[in-house]
Amino acid sequence: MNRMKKTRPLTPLELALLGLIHQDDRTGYDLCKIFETTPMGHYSSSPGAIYPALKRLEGRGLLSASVEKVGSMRPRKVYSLTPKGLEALKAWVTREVSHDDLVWRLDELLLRFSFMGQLVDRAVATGFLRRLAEGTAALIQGLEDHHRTMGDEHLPAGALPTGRLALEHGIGAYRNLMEWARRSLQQLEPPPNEEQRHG
Amino acid sequence: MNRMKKTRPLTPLELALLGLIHQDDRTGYDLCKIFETTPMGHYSSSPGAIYPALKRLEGRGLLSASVEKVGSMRPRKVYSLTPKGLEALKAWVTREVSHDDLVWRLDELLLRFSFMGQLVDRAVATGFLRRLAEGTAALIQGLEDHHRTMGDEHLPAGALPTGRLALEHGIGAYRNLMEWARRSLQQLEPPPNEEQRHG
DNA sequence: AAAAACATGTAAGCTGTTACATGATTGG
DNA sequence: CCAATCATGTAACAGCTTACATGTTTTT
Repeated sequence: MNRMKKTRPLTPLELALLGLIHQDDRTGYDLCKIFETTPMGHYSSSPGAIYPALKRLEGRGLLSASVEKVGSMRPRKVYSLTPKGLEALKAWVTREVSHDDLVWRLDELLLRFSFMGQLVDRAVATGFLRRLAEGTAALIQGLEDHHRTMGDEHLPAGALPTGRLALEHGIGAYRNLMEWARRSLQQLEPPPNEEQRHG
Repeated sequence: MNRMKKTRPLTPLELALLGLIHQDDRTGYDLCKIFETTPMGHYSSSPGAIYPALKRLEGRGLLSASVEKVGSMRPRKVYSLTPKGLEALKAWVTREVSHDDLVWRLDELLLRFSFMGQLVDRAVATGFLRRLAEGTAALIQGLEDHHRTMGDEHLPAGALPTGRLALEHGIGAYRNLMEWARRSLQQLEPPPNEEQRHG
Protein backbone atom coordinates (compact mmCIF):
# COMPACT_ATOMS: atom_id res chain seq x y z
CA MET A 1 0.00 0.00 0.00
CA ASN A 2 1.00 3.61 -0.44
CA ARG A 3 1.07 4.73 3.17
CA MET A 4 3.10 7.92 3.31
CA LYS A 5 3.03 10.83 5.66
CA LYS A 6 0.35 12.60 3.62
CA THR A 7 2.46 14.50 1.15
CA ARG A 8 1.72 18.12 0.42
CA PRO A 9 0.97 18.52 -3.28
CA LEU A 10 3.79 19.94 -5.34
CA THR A 11 3.62 23.62 -6.27
CA PRO A 12 3.53 24.68 -9.94
CA LEU A 13 7.10 25.87 -9.61
CA GLU A 14 8.26 22.54 -8.23
CA LEU A 15 6.52 20.68 -11.06
CA ALA A 16 8.05 22.96 -13.65
CA LEU A 17 11.47 22.30 -12.14
CA LEU A 18 10.94 18.55 -12.32
CA GLY A 19 9.98 18.83 -15.98
CA LEU A 20 12.97 20.95 -16.91
CA ILE A 21 15.42 18.74 -15.04
CA HIS A 22 13.95 15.70 -16.72
CA GLN A 23 14.60 17.23 -20.14
CA ASP A 24 18.22 17.66 -19.16
CA ASP A 25 20.14 17.51 -15.91
CA ARG A 26 20.59 21.10 -14.77
CA THR A 27 22.02 23.35 -12.09
CA GLY A 28 20.11 25.95 -10.12
CA TYR A 29 21.73 28.64 -12.18
CA ASP A 30 20.65 27.01 -15.45
CA LEU A 31 17.09 27.01 -14.19
CA CYS A 32 17.24 30.64 -13.13
CA LYS A 33 18.35 31.56 -16.65
CA ILE A 34 15.52 29.61 -18.24
CA PHE A 35 12.89 31.26 -16.08
CA GLU A 36 14.42 34.65 -16.72
CA THR A 37 14.56 34.44 -20.47
CA THR A 38 11.78 32.14 -21.69
CA PRO A 39 7.99 32.19 -21.51
CA MET A 40 8.43 29.44 -18.91
CA GLY A 41 9.00 32.27 -16.46
CA HIS A 42 5.33 32.37 -15.61
CA TYR A 43 6.30 29.83 -13.02
CA SER A 44 8.10 32.39 -11.01
CA SER A 45 11.77 32.88 -11.13
CA SER A 46 14.74 34.16 -9.21
CA PRO A 47 17.12 32.36 -6.90
CA GLY A 48 15.03 33.21 -3.87
CA ALA A 49 12.31 30.85 -5.00
CA ILE A 50 14.25 28.33 -7.06
CA TYR A 51 17.04 27.27 -4.71
CA PRO A 52 14.70 26.58 -1.80
CA ALA A 53 12.36 24.67 -4.11
CA LEU A 54 15.25 22.50 -5.30
CA LYS A 55 16.16 21.79 -1.70
CA ARG A 56 12.58 20.80 -0.90
CA LEU A 57 12.50 18.44 -3.87
CA GLU A 58 15.81 16.93 -2.84
CA GLY A 59 14.50 16.49 0.70
CA ARG A 60 11.48 14.66 -0.65
CA GLY A 61 13.69 12.36 -2.64
CA LEU A 62 12.46 13.56 -6.04
CA LEU A 63 15.78 15.03 -7.05
CA SER A 64 19.37 14.01 -6.48
CA ALA A 65 22.30 16.38 -6.70
CA SER A 66 25.86 15.63 -7.74
CA VAL A 67 28.59 18.19 -7.24
CA GLU A 68 30.62 18.80 -10.34
CA LYS A 69 33.95 20.55 -10.46
CA VAL A 70 35.18 20.97 -14.00
CA GLY A 71 38.80 22.09 -13.96
CA SER A 72 39.25 24.85 -11.45
CA MET A 73 35.64 26.03 -11.77
CA ARG A 74 33.54 26.78 -8.83
CA PRO A 75 31.67 23.59 -7.93
CA ARG A 76 28.19 23.32 -9.42
CA LYS A 77 25.38 21.15 -8.14
CA VAL A 78 23.84 19.28 -11.06
CA TYR A 79 20.37 17.97 -10.33
CA SER A 80 18.72 14.94 -11.89
CA LEU A 81 15.44 13.13 -11.31
CA THR A 82 15.28 10.14 -9.03
CA PRO A 83 12.91 7.29 -10.00
CA LYS A 84 10.47 8.76 -7.50
CA GLY A 85 10.82 12.15 -9.15
CA LEU A 86 10.14 10.66 -12.56
CA GLU A 87 7.05 8.99 -11.17
CA ALA A 88 5.77 12.25 -9.70
CA LEU A 89 6.37 14.06 -12.98
CA LYS A 90 4.56 11.37 -14.94
CA ALA A 91 1.64 11.44 -12.52
CA TRP A 92 1.32 15.17 -13.01
CA VAL A 93 1.43 15.29 -16.79
CA THR A 94 -1.02 12.40 -17.10
CA ARG A 95 -3.53 13.82 -14.64
CA GLU A 96 -7.05 14.12 -15.94
CA VAL A 97 -7.77 17.34 -17.85
CA SER A 98 -10.38 18.88 -15.60
CA HIS A 99 -12.80 21.69 -16.25
CA ASP A 100 -11.01 23.74 -13.61
CA ASP A 101 -7.70 23.20 -15.35
CA LEU A 102 -9.14 24.70 -18.53
CA VAL A 103 -10.64 27.68 -16.76
CA TRP A 104 -8.05 28.54 -14.13
CA ARG A 105 -4.80 26.83 -15.08
CA LEU A 106 -4.53 26.82 -18.85
CA ASP A 107 -0.82 27.53 -18.92
CA GLU A 108 -0.17 24.64 -16.57
CA LEU A 109 -1.98 22.39 -19.07
CA LEU A 110 0.24 23.61 -21.87
CA LEU A 111 3.31 23.06 -19.72
CA ARG A 112 2.19 19.53 -18.96
CA PHE A 113 1.76 18.88 -22.65
CA SER A 114 5.12 20.29 -23.58
CA PHE A 115 6.80 18.00 -21.04
CA MET A 116 4.92 14.95 -22.35
CA GLY A 117 7.10 14.47 -25.40
CA GLN A 118 9.78 12.53 -23.59
CA LEU A 119 7.51 10.95 -21.00
CA VAL A 120 4.54 9.23 -22.59
CA ASP A 121 3.63 7.46 -25.80
CA ARG A 122 1.57 8.75 -28.68
CA ALA A 123 -1.68 7.30 -27.33
CA VAL A 124 -1.48 9.18 -24.04
CA ALA A 125 -0.56 12.48 -25.71
CA THR A 126 -3.40 12.21 -28.22
CA GLY A 127 -5.81 11.27 -25.43
CA PHE A 128 -4.79 14.43 -23.62
CA LEU A 129 -5.44 16.54 -26.70
CA ARG A 130 -8.80 14.90 -27.33
CA ARG A 131 -9.96 15.58 -23.76
CA LEU A 132 -8.68 19.12 -24.09
CA ALA A 133 -10.54 19.69 -27.35
CA GLU A 134 -13.76 18.26 -25.91
CA GLY A 135 -13.61 20.27 -22.73
CA THR A 136 -12.80 23.44 -24.63
CA ALA A 137 -15.70 22.96 -27.02
CA ALA A 138 -18.07 22.75 -24.05
CA LEU A 139 -16.56 25.87 -22.50
CA ILE A 140 -16.96 27.84 -25.72
CA GLN A 141 -20.62 26.91 -25.80
CA GLY A 142 -21.11 28.33 -22.32
CA LEU A 143 -19.19 31.52 -23.06
CA GLU A 144 -21.11 32.11 -26.27
CA ASP A 145 -24.40 31.70 -24.46
CA HIS A 146 -23.25 34.25 -21.93
CA HIS A 147 -22.15 36.55 -24.74
CA ARG A 148 -25.46 36.30 -26.56
CA THR A 149 -27.48 37.25 -23.48
CA MET A 150 -25.16 40.17 -22.75
CA GLY A 151 -26.33 43.12 -24.79
CA ASP A 152 -24.76 46.55 -24.56
CA GLU A 153 -28.11 48.11 -23.66
CA HIS A 154 -27.58 48.19 -19.93
CA LEU A 155 -24.29 50.04 -20.28
CA PRO A 156 -24.22 53.58 -18.87
CA ALA A 157 -24.56 56.14 -21.64
CA GLY A 158 -21.21 56.95 -23.21
CA ALA A 159 -19.49 53.92 -21.71
CA LEU A 160 -17.48 51.76 -24.10
CA PRO A 161 -18.30 48.05 -24.40
CA THR A 162 -14.82 46.98 -23.32
CA GLY A 163 -16.17 44.27 -21.03
CA ARG A 164 -17.99 42.62 -23.90
CA LEU A 165 -14.92 42.94 -26.12
CA ALA A 166 -12.71 41.36 -23.45
CA LEU A 167 -15.14 38.46 -23.28
CA GLU A 168 -14.87 38.12 -27.05
CA HIS A 169 -11.13 37.81 -26.66
CA GLY A 170 -11.67 34.99 -24.19
CA ILE A 171 -13.91 33.16 -26.61
CA GLY A 172 -11.37 33.62 -29.37
CA ALA A 173 -8.62 32.31 -27.12
CA TYR A 174 -10.51 29.11 -26.42
CA ARG A 175 -11.39 28.73 -30.09
CA ASN A 176 -7.71 29.03 -30.92
CA LEU A 177 -6.96 26.43 -28.27
CA MET A 178 -9.49 23.99 -29.68
CA GLU A 179 -8.29 24.39 -33.24
CA TRP A 180 -4.70 23.99 -32.14
CA ALA A 181 -5.58 20.79 -30.29
CA ARG A 182 -7.23 19.37 -33.41
CA ARG A 183 -4.36 20.34 -35.69
CA SER A 184 -1.86 18.88 -33.24
CA LEU A 185 -3.90 15.71 -33.03
CA GLN A 186 -3.57 15.25 -36.78
CA GLN A 187 0.18 15.84 -36.58
CA LEU A 188 0.62 13.28 -33.81
CA GLU A 189 -1.58 10.64 -35.38
CA PRO A 190 0.58 7.88 -36.85
CA PRO A 191 1.45 8.72 -40.44
CA PRO A 192 -0.17 6.42 -42.99
CA ASN A 193 2.19 3.47 -43.01
CA GLU A 194 3.23 2.39 -46.51
CA GLU A 195 4.46 -1.02 -45.33
CA GLN A 196 1.10 -1.73 -43.80
CA ARG A 197 -0.73 -0.85 -46.98
CA HIS A 198 1.39 -3.31 -48.92
CA GLY A 199 1.50 -6.01 -46.23
CA MET B 1 4.36 67.90 -4.96
CA ASN B 2 3.54 64.26 -4.43
CA ARG B 3 5.66 63.52 -1.38
CA MET B 4 4.19 60.41 0.20
CA LYS B 5 5.72 57.72 2.32
CA LYS B 6 6.81 55.70 -0.73
CA THR B 7 3.71 53.64 -1.36
CA ARG B 8 4.01 49.94 -2.02
CA PRO B 9 2.55 49.16 -5.44
CA LEU B 10 -0.91 47.64 -5.39
CA THR B 11 -1.20 43.89 -5.88
CA PRO B 12 -3.18 42.48 -8.82
CA LEU B 13 -5.91 41.45 -6.41
CA GLU B 14 -6.17 44.95 -4.97
CA LEU B 15 -6.38 46.46 -8.46
CA ALA B 16 -9.06 43.99 -9.48
CA LEU B 17 -11.03 44.92 -6.37
CA LEU B 18 -10.79 48.62 -7.20
CA GLY B 19 -12.07 47.94 -10.71
CA LEU B 20 -15.00 45.83 -9.56
CA ILE B 21 -16.01 48.31 -6.87
CA HIS B 22 -15.84 51.12 -9.38
CA GLN B 23 -18.27 49.28 -11.65
CA ASP B 24 -20.69 49.07 -8.75
CA ASP B 25 -20.41 49.61 -5.03
CA ARG B 26 -20.05 46.18 -3.49
CA THR B 27 -19.65 44.26 -0.25
CA GLY B 28 -16.90 41.80 0.53
CA TYR B 29 -19.35 38.99 0.05
CA ASP B 30 -20.34 40.24 -3.41
CA LEU B 31 -16.70 40.25 -4.39
CA CYS B 32 -16.13 36.74 -3.06
CA LYS B 33 -19.00 35.50 -5.21
CA ILE B 34 -17.64 37.19 -8.32
CA PHE B 35 -14.20 35.65 -7.88
CA GLU B 36 -15.73 32.28 -7.16
CA THR B 37 -17.96 32.12 -10.19
CA THR B 38 -16.44 34.17 -13.00
CA PRO B 39 -13.20 34.00 -15.01
CA MET B 40 -12.17 37.00 -12.91
CA GLY B 41 -11.19 34.45 -10.28
CA HIS B 42 -7.67 34.33 -11.67
CA TYR B 43 -7.07 37.14 -9.26
CA SER B 44 -7.33 34.85 -6.35
CA SER B 45 -10.38 34.47 -4.29
CA SER B 46 -11.74 33.50 -0.90
CA PRO B 47 -12.45 35.62 2.15
CA GLY B 48 -9.01 35.00 3.55
CA ALA B 49 -7.46 37.15 0.85
CA ILE B 50 -10.28 39.53 -0.03
CA TYR B 51 -11.28 40.90 3.38
CA PRO B 52 -7.72 41.77 4.37
CA ALA B 53 -7.16 43.37 0.96
CA LEU B 54 -10.27 45.51 1.39
CA LYS B 55 -9.00 46.61 4.76
CA ARG B 56 -5.62 47.54 3.31
CA LEU B 57 -7.29 49.60 0.60
CA GLU B 58 -9.47 51.33 3.15
CA GLY B 59 -6.41 52.04 5.28
CA ARG B 60 -4.72 53.64 2.27
CA GLY B 61 -7.72 55.80 1.66
CA LEU B 62 -8.60 54.25 -1.70
CA LEU B 63 -11.89 52.80 -0.50
CA SER B 64 -14.54 54.01 1.90
CA ALA B 65 -17.03 51.73 3.60
CA SER B 66 -20.56 52.51 4.70
CA VAL B 67 -22.45 50.10 6.91
CA GLU B 68 -25.88 49.28 5.61
CA LYS B 69 -28.64 47.61 7.57
CA VAL B 70 -31.64 46.87 5.39
CA GLY B 71 -34.58 45.84 7.56
CA SER B 72 -33.45 43.43 10.22
CA MET B 73 -30.64 42.06 8.07
CA ARG B 74 -27.18 41.57 9.30
CA PRO B 75 -25.23 44.77 8.66
CA ARG B 76 -23.23 44.79 5.41
CA LYS B 77 -20.24 46.95 4.66
CA VAL B 78 -20.69 48.48 1.22
CA TYR B 79 -17.44 49.72 -0.30
CA SER B 80 -17.05 52.51 -2.81
CA LEU B 81 -14.05 54.26 -4.38
CA THR B 82 -12.71 57.46 -2.91
CA PRO B 83 -11.38 60.11 -5.32
CA LYS B 84 -7.91 58.80 -4.51
CA GLY B 85 -9.07 55.28 -5.32
CA LEU B 86 -10.48 56.40 -8.64
CA GLU B 87 -7.19 58.09 -9.43
CA ALA B 88 -5.22 54.94 -8.63
CA LEU B 89 -7.53 52.84 -10.79
CA LYS B 90 -7.22 55.25 -13.70
CA ALA B 91 -3.43 55.32 -13.35
CA TRP B 92 -3.37 51.54 -13.55
CA VAL B 93 -5.58 51.05 -16.58
CA THR B 94 -3.82 53.81 -18.51
CA ARG B 95 -0.31 52.56 -17.77
CA GLU B 96 1.84 51.99 -20.79
CA VAL B 97 1.45 48.59 -22.45
CA SER B 98 4.92 47.19 -21.92
CA HIS B 99 6.62 44.25 -23.53
CA ASP B 100 6.70 42.54 -20.15
CA ASP B 101 2.96 43.01 -19.77
CA LEU B 102 2.39 41.16 -23.03
CA VAL B 103 4.73 38.33 -22.13
CA TRP B 104 4.10 37.83 -18.42
CA ARG B 105 0.83 39.53 -17.54
CA LEU B 106 -1.52 39.17 -20.46
CA ASP B 107 -4.60 38.59 -18.35
CA GLU B 108 -3.88 41.73 -16.35
CA LEU B 109 -3.87 43.65 -19.64
CA LEU B 110 -7.25 42.23 -20.56
CA LEU B 111 -8.57 43.09 -17.12
CA ARG B 112 -7.32 46.65 -17.49
CA PHE B 113 -9.07 46.90 -20.82
CA SER B 114 -12.33 45.51 -19.53
CA PHE B 115 -12.34 48.12 -16.74
CA MET B 116 -11.61 50.96 -19.19
CA GLY B 117 -15.14 51.21 -20.50
CA GLN B 118 -16.40 53.41 -17.71
CA LEU B 119 -13.11 55.17 -17.04
CA VAL B 120 -11.61 56.61 -20.19
CA ASP B 121 -12.73 57.99 -23.51
CA ARG B 122 -12.62 56.35 -26.88
CA ALA B 123 -9.24 57.82 -27.78
CA VAL B 124 -7.49 56.29 -24.78
CA ALA B 125 -9.08 52.87 -25.30
CA THR B 126 -8.17 52.78 -28.97
CA GLY B 127 -4.65 53.94 -28.16
CA PHE B 128 -4.36 51.02 -25.77
CA LEU B 129 -5.50 48.59 -28.46
CA ARG B 130 -3.14 50.04 -31.02
CA ARG B 131 -0.15 49.69 -28.69
CA LEU B 132 -1.28 46.18 -27.89
CA ALA B 133 -1.57 45.22 -31.55
CA GLU B 134 1.85 46.69 -32.34
CA GLY B 135 3.58 45.00 -29.43
CA THR B 136 1.95 41.70 -30.22
CA ALA B 137 2.98 41.85 -33.87
CA ALA B 138 6.59 42.27 -32.80
CA LEU B 139 6.32 39.38 -30.36
CA ILE B 140 4.88 37.09 -33.02
CA GLN B 141 7.85 37.88 -35.26
CA GLY B 142 10.24 36.81 -32.54
CA LEU B 143 8.35 33.62 -31.75
CA GLU B 144 8.14 32.65 -35.42
CA ASP B 145 11.87 33.15 -35.82
CA HIS B 146 12.43 30.89 -32.85
CA HIS B 147 10.00 28.37 -34.30
CA ARG B 148 11.69 28.34 -37.68
CA THR B 149 15.11 27.62 -36.20
CA MET B 150 13.72 24.86 -34.00
CA GLY B 151 13.66 21.68 -36.01
CA ASP B 152 12.57 18.34 -34.61
CA GLU B 153 15.89 16.77 -35.61
CA HIS B 154 17.57 17.12 -32.24
CA LEU B 155 14.70 15.32 -30.50
CA PRO B 156 15.55 11.96 -28.93
CA ALA B 157 14.37 9.11 -31.15
CA GLY B 158 10.75 8.27 -30.43
CA ALA B 159 10.07 11.49 -28.56
CA LEU B 160 7.00 13.44 -29.61
CA PRO B 161 7.40 17.08 -30.69
CA THR B 162 5.09 18.38 -27.95
CA GLY B 163 7.40 21.26 -27.11
CA ARG B 164 7.23 22.55 -30.65
CA LEU B 165 3.46 22.11 -30.69
CA ALA B 166 3.10 24.01 -27.44
CA LEU B 167 5.10 26.85 -28.95
CA GLU B 168 2.73 26.79 -31.92
CA HIS B 169 -0.13 27.26 -29.50
CA GLY B 170 1.60 30.28 -28.06
CA ILE B 171 2.03 31.81 -31.50
CA GLY B 172 -1.63 31.15 -32.28
CA ALA B 173 -2.64 32.76 -29.01
CA TYR B 174 -0.77 35.96 -29.83
CA ARG B 175 -2.16 35.95 -33.36
CA ASN B 176 -5.64 35.67 -31.92
CA LEU B 177 -4.85 38.54 -29.59
CA MET B 178 -3.64 40.75 -32.42
CA GLU B 179 -6.62 40.04 -34.62
CA TRP B 180 -8.96 40.66 -31.72
CA ALA B 181 -7.29 44.00 -31.04
CA ARG B 182 -7.74 45.04 -34.66
CA ARG B 183 -11.37 43.93 -34.80
CA SER B 184 -12.08 45.73 -31.53
CA LEU B 185 -10.38 48.83 -32.83
CA GLN B 186 -12.78 48.92 -35.77
CA GLN B 187 -15.72 48.47 -33.42
CA LEU B 188 -14.61 51.32 -31.20
CA GLU B 189 -13.70 53.70 -33.99
CA PRO B 190 -16.38 56.36 -34.31
CA PRO B 191 -19.04 55.17 -36.75
CA PRO B 192 -18.96 57.01 -40.09
CA ASN B 193 -20.88 60.17 -39.34
CA GLU B 194 -23.52 60.97 -41.94
CA GLU B 195 -23.89 64.60 -40.80
CA GLN B 196 -20.21 65.18 -41.37
CA ARG B 197 -20.34 63.85 -44.90
CA HIS B 198 -23.16 66.28 -45.75
CA GLY B 199 -21.80 69.23 -43.75
C1' DA C 1 42.06 46.51 -13.44
C1' DA C 2 37.29 46.55 -13.67
C1' DA C 3 32.98 44.86 -15.04
C1' DA C 4 30.03 41.28 -16.23
C1' DA C 5 28.61 36.75 -15.91
C1' DC C 6 28.86 32.43 -13.30
C1' DA C 7 27.11 30.15 -9.17
C1' DT C 8 24.90 29.40 -4.73
C1' DG C 9 22.57 30.77 -1.18
C1' DT C 10 20.03 33.45 3.14
C1' DA C 11 16.66 36.73 5.53
C1' DA C 12 12.73 39.85 6.06
C1' DG C 13 8.37 40.86 4.83
C1' DC C 14 4.15 40.28 2.73
C1' DT C 15 0.44 37.96 0.35
C1' DG C 16 -2.38 34.21 -0.50
C1' DT C 17 -4.29 29.53 0.91
C1' DT C 18 -6.72 26.68 3.89
C1' DA C 19 -9.41 26.03 7.55
C1' DC C 20 -12.03 27.54 11.03
C1' DA C 21 -15.34 30.66 13.91
C1' DT C 22 -19.54 33.16 14.31
C1' DG C 23 -24.05 34.41 13.76
C1' DA C 24 -28.46 35.95 11.06
C1' DT C 25 -31.78 34.87 7.61
C1' DT C 26 -34.27 32.23 4.16
C1' DG C 27 -36.12 27.97 1.98
C1' DG C 28 -37.71 23.35 2.18
C1' DC D 1 -36.42 22.29 12.40
C1' DC D 2 -32.51 21.69 9.46
C1' DA D 3 -29.77 23.00 5.82
C1' DA D 4 -28.17 26.33 2.84
C1' DT D 5 -27.04 30.91 1.93
C1' DC D 6 -25.81 35.47 3.49
C1' DA D 7 -22.06 37.96 5.68
C1' DT D 8 -17.75 39.07 8.01
C1' DG D 9 -13.92 37.89 9.72
C1' DT D 10 -9.28 35.46 12.13
C1' DA D 11 -5.16 32.33 12.60
C1' DA D 12 -1.61 29.19 11.05
C1' DC D 13 1.20 28.24 7.54
C1' DA D 14 3.78 28.22 3.43
C1' DG D 15 5.51 30.15 -0.67
C1' DC D 16 7.20 33.98 -3.41
C1' DT D 17 9.55 38.64 -3.96
C1' DT D 18 13.09 41.58 -3.09
C1' DA D 19 17.30 42.46 -1.55
C1' DC D 20 21.47 41.18 -0.01
C1' DA D 21 25.93 38.31 0.78
C1' DT D 22 29.78 35.87 -1.10
C1' DG D 23 33.19 34.30 -4.01
C1' DT D 24 34.97 32.73 -8.84
C1' DT D 25 35.79 32.96 -13.73
C1' DT D 26 35.67 35.26 -18.03
C1' DT D 27 35.49 39.29 -20.84
C1' DT D 28 36.69 44.02 -21.86
